[in-house]
Amino acid sequence: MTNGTGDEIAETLGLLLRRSTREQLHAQLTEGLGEAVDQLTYPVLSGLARTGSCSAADLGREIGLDRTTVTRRADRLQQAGLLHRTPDPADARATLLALTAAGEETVRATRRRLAARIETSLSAWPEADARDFSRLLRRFVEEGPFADAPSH
Amino acid sequence: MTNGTGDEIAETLGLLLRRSTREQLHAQLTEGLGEAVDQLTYPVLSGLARTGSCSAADLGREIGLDRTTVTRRADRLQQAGLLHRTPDPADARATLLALTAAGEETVRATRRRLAARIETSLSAWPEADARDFSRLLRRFVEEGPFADAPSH
DNA sequence: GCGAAAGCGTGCCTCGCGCACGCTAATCTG
DNA sequence: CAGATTAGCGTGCGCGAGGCACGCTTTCGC
Repeated sequence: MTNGTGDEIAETLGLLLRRSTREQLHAQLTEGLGEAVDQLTYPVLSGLARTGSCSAADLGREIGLDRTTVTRRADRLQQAGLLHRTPDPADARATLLALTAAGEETVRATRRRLAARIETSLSAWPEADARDFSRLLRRFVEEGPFADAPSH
Repeated sequence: MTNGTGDEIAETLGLLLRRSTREQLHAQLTEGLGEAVDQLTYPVLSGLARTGSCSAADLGREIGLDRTTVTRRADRLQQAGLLHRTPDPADARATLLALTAAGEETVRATRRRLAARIETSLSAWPEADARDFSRLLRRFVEEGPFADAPSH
């Protein structure tokens, strides 16, 4: 293994993290999508899009938040019409959270904006490089040091 | 340009972001380095390592925090002996923040742990892939959609 | 020189978060 | 089948972090 590759990637990842968590970026990606969508509520929206209809507790486990925090954020999204609650038909205690059509469209629009932005930047790259990067990044995330099940 | 590359990278980046901001990861990387180093104070420590000795206002601009927030976090780090304040010899109003030897060692130790973790994961990769990934990731961060000066 | 501006630290207010509580419903047990 | 335990939900409450405004000192422009 080449010494220094880990250092280089660590430094670059740090830079990426700093850049991508900028408030300005989030504001651009969600501009015009309503007051309710911000850095706090979007993870709930996005997580729910990923998991599909589920309980607040499950969603909290998925995105690493306390159950009550999810409830409060979901309140805001529900009020904005992006999310709705339905009693779980299989369990009368449980309440299922699910996106409304407007909520799904919000998530789609945001992801579309991000993808377009990435695609624009990559248009200057040789196509082979873009494909390689996509493939290697995917592998890094799936199997790499941040994978769900630590390999060691 | 291949359609879908932007989508794929966007999704993978989202996954990476979720994984890498997990509290558990940060706890592992800073374990045993003292109570004062946490998710709040580390950006100050790390930012100061990058910029070198500078004022609280400058550091705030660098890492995207309010001046007063930097001051408060710096207080904790100073109390732990990781950072010290010196009056700016060139400007009697200003106070320069700088890492102590212990502070620099803390940053080094953390980065070393992250680099080692990455290197371990990459040891299973063909060396050419690892080098390609490092290079492409660097280019993506430097010139990509999150670069400092937007290209469009 | 003198007013405007910059830099710093601190008091106050606001807001988000997690814990604890009370409630309802499902599940377990004898 | 009835009582007890557990799981799920929403909400009141205390705590901690962040931003604004203020007062102070020093520097800069005219």
